[in-house]
Amino acid sequence: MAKLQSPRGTSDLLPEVMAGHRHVTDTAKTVSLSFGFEEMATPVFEFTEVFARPLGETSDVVSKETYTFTDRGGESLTLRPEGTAGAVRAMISSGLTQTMPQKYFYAGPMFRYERPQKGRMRQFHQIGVELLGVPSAIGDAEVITLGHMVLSRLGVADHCVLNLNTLGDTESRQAYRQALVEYLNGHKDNLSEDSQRRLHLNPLRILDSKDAGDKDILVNAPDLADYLNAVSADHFAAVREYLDAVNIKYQINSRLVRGLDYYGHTTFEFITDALGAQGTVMAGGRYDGLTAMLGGGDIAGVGWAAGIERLAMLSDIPSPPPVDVMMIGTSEPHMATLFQLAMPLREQGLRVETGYASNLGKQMKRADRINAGHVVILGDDEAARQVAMVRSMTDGHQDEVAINDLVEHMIGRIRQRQI
RNA sequence: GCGGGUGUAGCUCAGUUGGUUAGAGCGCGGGUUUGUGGUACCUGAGGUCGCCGGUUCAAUUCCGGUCACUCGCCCCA
Repeated sequence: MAKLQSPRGTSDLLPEVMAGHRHVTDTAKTVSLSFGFEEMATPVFEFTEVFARPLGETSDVVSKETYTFTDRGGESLTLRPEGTAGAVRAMISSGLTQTMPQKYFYAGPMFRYERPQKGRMRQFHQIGVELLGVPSAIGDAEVITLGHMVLSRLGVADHCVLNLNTLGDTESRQAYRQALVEYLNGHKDNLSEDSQRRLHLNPLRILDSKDAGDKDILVNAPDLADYLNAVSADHFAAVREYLDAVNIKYQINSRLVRGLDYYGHTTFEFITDALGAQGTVMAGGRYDGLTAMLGGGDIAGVGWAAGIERLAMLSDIPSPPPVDVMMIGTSEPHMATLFQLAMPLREQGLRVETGYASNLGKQMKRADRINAGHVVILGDDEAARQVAMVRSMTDGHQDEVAINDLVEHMIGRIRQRQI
């Protein structure tokens, strides 16, 4: 059927789905705040260079996944494919590079043009944190610890494994890169087509190839750990000590490379096996060169981002608060009376639903469907005696209550039930 | 961008080895109960059988294309 539908890879966040998203962002925000990270937001689009340079022109994200367009003024703009570059740009734009450290939490939509799959959308949502201006290992550790706490509050930490690696500093990485290319060139003809291409563009990416033939070749490939200089090795050791100190388990994965060019030193991913091919639930690392790339000077950074859709699929979503009272009037004037009486109840924090029509049976049915705890009925009989009928939907008991006392009566009744 | 699977009512799915009125359960409307929900019974509405084309006397069914969804690859949260 030729239905009117949302564009491919996008989806509506109807209340039930939205509740999951809210749960994820709310708990992440709360945890972030407890670490001193405060919420911020950047525009969903930026000048194209903001992403093109730091992420790497050859990265897949930039070369084939961005939504880029020219606006009416002739500027090339890009819908953000991730949050870090924009957050760093915002810090630079606002002159905050003089005030270190900066600690940000953000949540919002991201856009990547790719084939949708389970846990992978063209418009998807991420939460993330960025810690700027802290070059030492305690920064890496804090950010990872924060991420771990978010996952554990969401009840997904037990289903995830923290993979940890270091890419070393620029010097170490270049030395390793050279050794790796040298080794792989010797096996060039046996590499997969994709990896042969990557050999020129980004050889490190070959390390996490899923091709069986590539994997065989990689068994004897040089190990990055052997090429770390003293600074890089010390940094990584310190990160691990911090994590050990707070008892966070991890697994060293020397093949964990990450797709974006701006990473150096620590990289990590929390991975689950519960989401098919999209196992990465939260990923990040250190990006000390990024701020300089955007023209903001030499400022260190570490952070992570996590997919809200993926997290929501893995966590138990608490059900919304129940409806406390539904107000049913059997005619316009009675509905008007209840309309007024509902206000002080809501001001007391009760959740009060309106019966929008006068057919009592139908309204009762709706009260049942939305799981209302009580129903207040005002009809001609009651109105004539200045009372209203208060019915408990759980046990079916109903009492007449004077209209003048109704507000106080309902508040008392529901408060009592809540204790 | 590449490969596999799927597409029948609001939802979950049967079905027609090509044939006249296409079904079920749930949900929805009305009623038994003209001021009382959750149970039960009765009853009703709702379908271009994704779209376009081909084969055929006849296509929802066969064939081709296309679109969408879905799973995987690439890549990534």
